[in-house]
Amino acid sequence: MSHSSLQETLDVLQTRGFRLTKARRVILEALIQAGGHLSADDLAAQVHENNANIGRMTVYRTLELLGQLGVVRPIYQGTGAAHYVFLHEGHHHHLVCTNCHQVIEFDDCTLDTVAEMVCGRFSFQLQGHLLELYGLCTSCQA
Amino acid sequence: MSHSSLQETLDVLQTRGFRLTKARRVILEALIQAGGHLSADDLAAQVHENNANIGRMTVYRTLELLGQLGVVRPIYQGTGAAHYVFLHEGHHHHLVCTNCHQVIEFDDCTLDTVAEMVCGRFSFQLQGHLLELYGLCTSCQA
DNA sequence: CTCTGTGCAAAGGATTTGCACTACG
DNA sequence: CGTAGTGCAAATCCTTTGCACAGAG
Repeated sequence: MSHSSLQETLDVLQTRGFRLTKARRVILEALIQAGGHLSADDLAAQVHENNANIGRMTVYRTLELLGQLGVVRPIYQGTGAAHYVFLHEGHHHHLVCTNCHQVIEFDDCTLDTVAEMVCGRFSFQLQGHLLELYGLCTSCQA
Repeated sequence: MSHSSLQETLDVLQTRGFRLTKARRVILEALIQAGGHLSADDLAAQVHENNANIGRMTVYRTLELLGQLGVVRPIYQGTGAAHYVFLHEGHHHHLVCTNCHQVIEFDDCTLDTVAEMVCGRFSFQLQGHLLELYGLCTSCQA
């Protein structure tokens, strides 16, 4: 599955006329392997371990590109650096604690029909969606 | 309605034991009046126009506090500063263009039951939710 | 009165730019 | 080969922190 996510994304890149460079492949692999939920800098560090020649800049630029392709989505963690989530099959859902910023992911999705209706109304070409529920996690309810 | 949003928020502050300062009132008014969709710095500038004595720092700190209260939610616009959205009745929904970062807001919401189920499962105390659909807007589909 | 909130300036990070170099197609 | 992509360092911009002072309760 990690495999097919990787392949799918590479296909998207190629289809849209972007080059399949070694750096992009490596960065994507690292992103998917890490569970697709980290900051640009964290990802750069991961990549750097096995590929010391790939710079932080390339990671930033690749993430921005992946954002435009709808493969990844930046979210604001309330503090510090932005985090990027990898969108399995175009969507992602999570709970965020507004106090400790812990993130819990979940899978339920009953949004497809709503999403399509709204997009039709605005002539939007839908790429995916992100649903964020927020509140207090168990430990922060004190 | 802007009025009641303001009053409701002030009540929440008081209930939770935070002080009702002039700065917080002014910042909240500006946020609501601006339509609740701007960066901390933009908001600071707005506030500064009529209240030159209220500093940027206070705006940052107030926004963080409002985030913890579930009144406001930071989102990452893909570039530059984080944007804060005011959550009318605890939720907010928008379309984001992954190319030009234009934001269109909409109101449909059929999420309440899903949201409650998921939160129950994780013993989360729900404050609200944010649904983000993304894709290409009409002008960027070329 | 007391303790939370504020303002300023400076520090600390994160992200972006400019430019020469490399390598995909 | 030509152009898109890369890497580095420096610049820029956003956000946080430390500390003295002011004002809400």
